[in-house]
Formats: sequence, C-alpha cells, structure tokens
Amino acid sequence: MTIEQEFFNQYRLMYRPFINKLNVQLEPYQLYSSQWAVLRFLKDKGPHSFVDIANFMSIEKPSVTKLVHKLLELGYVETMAGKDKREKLVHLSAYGEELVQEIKSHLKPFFEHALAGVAQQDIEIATQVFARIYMNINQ
Amino acid sequence: MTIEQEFFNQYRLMYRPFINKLNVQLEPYQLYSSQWAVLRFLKDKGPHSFVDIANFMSIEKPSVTKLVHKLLELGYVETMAGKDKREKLVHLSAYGEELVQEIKSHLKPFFEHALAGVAQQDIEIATQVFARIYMNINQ
DNA sequence: TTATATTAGTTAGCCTAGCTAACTATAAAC
DNA sequence: GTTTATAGTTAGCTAGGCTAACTAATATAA
Repeated sequence: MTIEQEFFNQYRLMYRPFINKLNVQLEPYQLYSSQWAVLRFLKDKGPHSFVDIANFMSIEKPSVTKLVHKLLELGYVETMAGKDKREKLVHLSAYGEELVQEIKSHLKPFFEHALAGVAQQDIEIATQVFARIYMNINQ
Repeated sequence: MTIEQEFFNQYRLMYRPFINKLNVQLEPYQLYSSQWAVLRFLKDKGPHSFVDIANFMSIEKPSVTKLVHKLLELGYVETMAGKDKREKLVHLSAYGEELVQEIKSHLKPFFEHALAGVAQQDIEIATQVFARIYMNINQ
C-alpha cells in the first residue's frame, strides 16, 4: 500500500464518525452539517448568490435551493435583491448572526477534543494539504 | 477563526470533489466509492463478517447488507460459513482479487495527481492526524 | 433444562445530501 | 430583434446512509 492510498483510506475512514458527531452537536440548533456549512460561508464571506454558494461548496444549484430554503424557514438567513432582477443575495439575519456566533462557541470544545494531542503545526500542515488537493483535483 | 475550525472547514470542503472524482475513476468497474471501500477492506484484512465490516466502516448492519449484496451480484465477493451458523464471512472471489489489484493500479496515478506537490512527510503527518481524530472521536 | 437475553444477518421504509433534466424570467451578445 | 447565456426553481431520481422490527442461532442464568 502506497502512502497516498493510505492517506485517502484514513481520510475517508474518519469522515462518517466525524460528520455523525458534528450533527449531534448541531441538533439543538435544528441544523445538519451541510446547512451549517452554508451559514459558515455567509458568516465568513458575507452575502452571496445561490450560484456563489453552489460554486464554493462544489454542489449544484438545486441542492443550494433546498439548503437555503430550509435556512429561510428557520429564519437564520434572508434574501435581498442582487445586481440584477435574476440574482438573489443570501445573507444572515440578525438572529442568524447571533446564532452562528453561539454555534461557533458551542463547537469549539468539540473540535479541540477531536484534535487533542495533535501539534498545532501538524494541524496547519494537514490544512494546507487539503487546500492543495482541492486545487489539484479541480485542475 | 481558530486553526481547528479552519482544519475541519478545509477537510469538509475537499470531500465532495474528491469523492466525485473517485467515483468517475471507479465507473469502469461498476463500483461506487463505498463499495470500493469494502473491497479494499477485504483485500487488506482478509475474510470478515458483516458485523466486522460494519464496525470497520462505522456504518450499521443493514447498510453492509446492501453493499455486500451488490458486490455479490457483481461476482466480486463470495460468502462462506463463519464460526457458527449465524455468521457469514465475506471474502474476495478469484475474479475480485484480480480486479482489486487492477483497480489499485488504475487509481495510483489519480491519487498521485491529487497529492502532487505535497511532501511525502506532510502526507504522513496528515495521515496520522486522521488516525488520531478517529481515535479521539470514538473516545 | 428450560426460559431469557444476546448476536448475526435481513427486510421495510425512512432520511440527508446530493444529482440531472427541464422549466421561467431576465440579461447579454450578435 | 433574435439567439444565447445566466439565476433560480421544480420534479423526480440516486447514493449512502439510518432505525425499527424481524428470524435464526447462540449464550447465559434460574
């Protein structure tokens, strides 16, 4: 087994336990990890269109429609007019802003526990590896 | 944003593009990445029961039933009697053995391309980080 | 030794988180 | 002014899981 194969084996093996545990953490907020990813994107990058969200998350437009409509129902986000009559910009509501802050605090110990015993430098190295793979894979 | 949050953001962001590209690579063999994970497990660790597969992959027994039955249909695996009349051991068929070898060779350049420009040492560090998280998360 | 509890695998039916195809409304390009 | 492209939606599909409830076989305890 090459180290590349081993890397991707371990990468994938970790995915489901991680997502399952994350979803448990998010349950009090009526959120799944995919919806949380949208909120985090809006928090970090500000208001963006449905297409922007699709591109950022590497998913298709109809998937974004579903995610955002659920977040609208929950009152966590709102839409406003975009640069023309077709485009709609999604942004966090006042309530959503508060909630995202709260969730971030709530998740902090979970993430720290997950990475317990890992050197800060190694976390940074691994993070850069992800970014590089993302780039390589999308040419 | 803490480095822990950034780590998990990047981790998740990479997942879908990676799995989608991997599934394209596996298409000629009529396999999806989850089915491939089962074959790889059987190749690496030898014949195992449905419960063993469930534990290893962190999924439930009914999910294993579906995956293995698909692999049986394709003729890639076979079952044999286990240590008692309840248990069934799954193992690669002769054809499956050959195929797994072929797929591994086929995937090699894909993995190398994905990790192009990443130092061997950093790949190893990241792999160990995954293993540690897996351990931390499952107590 | 029987009654009870546990374990291995299956079936049915559900959910998340995506997808494609086809559509409407609007905008851009020719 | 017609064609082409873009933003978002709808309908209906799939992968890849899940829980609940079941059967058959085994282990435990009275």
